[in-house]
Amino acid sequence: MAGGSRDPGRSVTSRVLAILGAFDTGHPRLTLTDIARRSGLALSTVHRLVAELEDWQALSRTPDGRFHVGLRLWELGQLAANRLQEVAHPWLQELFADTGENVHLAIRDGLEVLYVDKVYGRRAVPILSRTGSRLPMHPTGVGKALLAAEADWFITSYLSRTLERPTPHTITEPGRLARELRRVHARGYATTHEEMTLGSCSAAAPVVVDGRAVAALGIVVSSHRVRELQRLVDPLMAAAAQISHAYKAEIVRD
Amino acid sequence: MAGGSRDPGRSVTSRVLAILGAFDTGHPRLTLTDIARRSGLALSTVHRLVAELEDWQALSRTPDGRFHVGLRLWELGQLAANRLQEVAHPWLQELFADTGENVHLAIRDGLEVLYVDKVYGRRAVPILSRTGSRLPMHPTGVGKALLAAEADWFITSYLSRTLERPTPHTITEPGRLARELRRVHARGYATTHEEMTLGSCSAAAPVVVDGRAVAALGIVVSSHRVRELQRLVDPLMAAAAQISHAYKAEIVRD
DNA sequence: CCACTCCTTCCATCCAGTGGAAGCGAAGGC
DNA sequence: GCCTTCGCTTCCACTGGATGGAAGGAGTGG
Repeated sequence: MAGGSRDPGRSVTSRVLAILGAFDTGHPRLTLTDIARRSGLALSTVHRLVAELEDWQALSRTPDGRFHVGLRLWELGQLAANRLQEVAHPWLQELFADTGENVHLAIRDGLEVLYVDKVYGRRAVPILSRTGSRLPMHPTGVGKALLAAEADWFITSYLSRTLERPTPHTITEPGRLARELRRVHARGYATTHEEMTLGSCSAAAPVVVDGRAVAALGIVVSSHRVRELQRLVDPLMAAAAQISHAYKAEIVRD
Repeated sequence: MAGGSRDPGRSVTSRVLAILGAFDTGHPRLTLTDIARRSGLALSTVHRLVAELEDWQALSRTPDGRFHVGLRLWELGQLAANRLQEVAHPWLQELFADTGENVHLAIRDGLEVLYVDKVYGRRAVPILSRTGSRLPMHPTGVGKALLAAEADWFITSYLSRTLERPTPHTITEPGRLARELRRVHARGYATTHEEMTLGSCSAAAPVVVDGRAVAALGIVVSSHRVRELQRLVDPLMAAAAQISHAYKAEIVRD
């Protein structure tokens, strides 16, 4: 009577991936029961699969018994072919050296921006975005820069949803946001003023290759220094242009 | 007659991991057949599992059809709990800003060093080590710094193997290497002179927490500037000490 | 035209994976 | 001290999903 009743239509691989998928930026450390809940699998199944993943150091456990992504998975992730990041990094570094501000690189993934690289020092403003984290597009500089470069149908579809509103300054009204995006597209860069985080404002420029924005380069400063933001736009756009150039050269070589 | 004869003693999870394990720093892009060969699985099995992994973007394919680690796996890897790297990074950045040289952070994993972070600019010497890559311990600065801090039995065991010899300058003779390690331990830092790569030399200092070297901080310069290396030792050791301090504080907070 | 490599699909066989249930140990309320 | 709750671990009868050999394409080179 016991056991044996599988959930049909799910392969073992999908179960493993469901377990891994239970981890995200907001939930980096989970108990066994958490994983079972978030993955929709039976506790005993999770227990066994997790043990195998732990053997391989795909997952590890904290002293208090919770699980987190392990060293081996990190190592594997480093093999991901991100030519873009490799090519762009030196210019991020240079832009940081020239300005001393937080600099980051993001791509669009679905309806969100995914931060792929970041350069920051000890004195820069602490910001939320880590590499590997996601944020919605409309409240972030890099997001607006990327969104503004998309086709009309994409923008329309993006705006038709209910947009999150992380701060009172976030622009969520479709008409106003659409105008803002047209302006961003015309100027070639985007700015934000406390639209994602109170106390921070930013500027961002798209990295355009063959007419398509493959990434965006962003810079963040604390909001009481908004004035200085304008001064950063030129070096920012110059760096973005350099990255475009270098990346294009890299693609043909491949 | 056909099919059905499984290889017993291997779980599906282990097959998935065998596929992922086929990718490493030396083989970041593989054909389906390569993966089958390297994982020891049947081609048809690999074909199906890889398709599932690709659906999830754990793997992706290049235009020419070869596979590489995908975006989702990279993203997942970023969740790995590397407090050490987070805490240390600002000091790497600062050390780089002060010196303009390649700076990196490595930990010991088994008998190898694993590079976990790196800061470099556009003008620094190109070096092999990427984050996520491994190198043997005895020819690298960070490796010697970490090895010298290990217990005697560990060092003896390390030296008892046949040691790789990437360049003619690599020290592989056990007696000489043992003496070198004692000197490194006494001085508190290691140096190398073209022992891993011709044309590069380095200095490295361990990050010691509670008497254990949890990581090593290294700096690499081109070998025609060996003279300047000595000048870099003080800031290097100061940074390593700062990291130790910050990391210790971080651990107790947890 | 044949030989070779790599990829894809098909399918008969069967055992590894599944999840419910019960047992454990620790923490907390009363 | 007793009882409840919560999370983890182990056990096990049952079965349908996973497996790898074989055959068929597709592309390349001699």
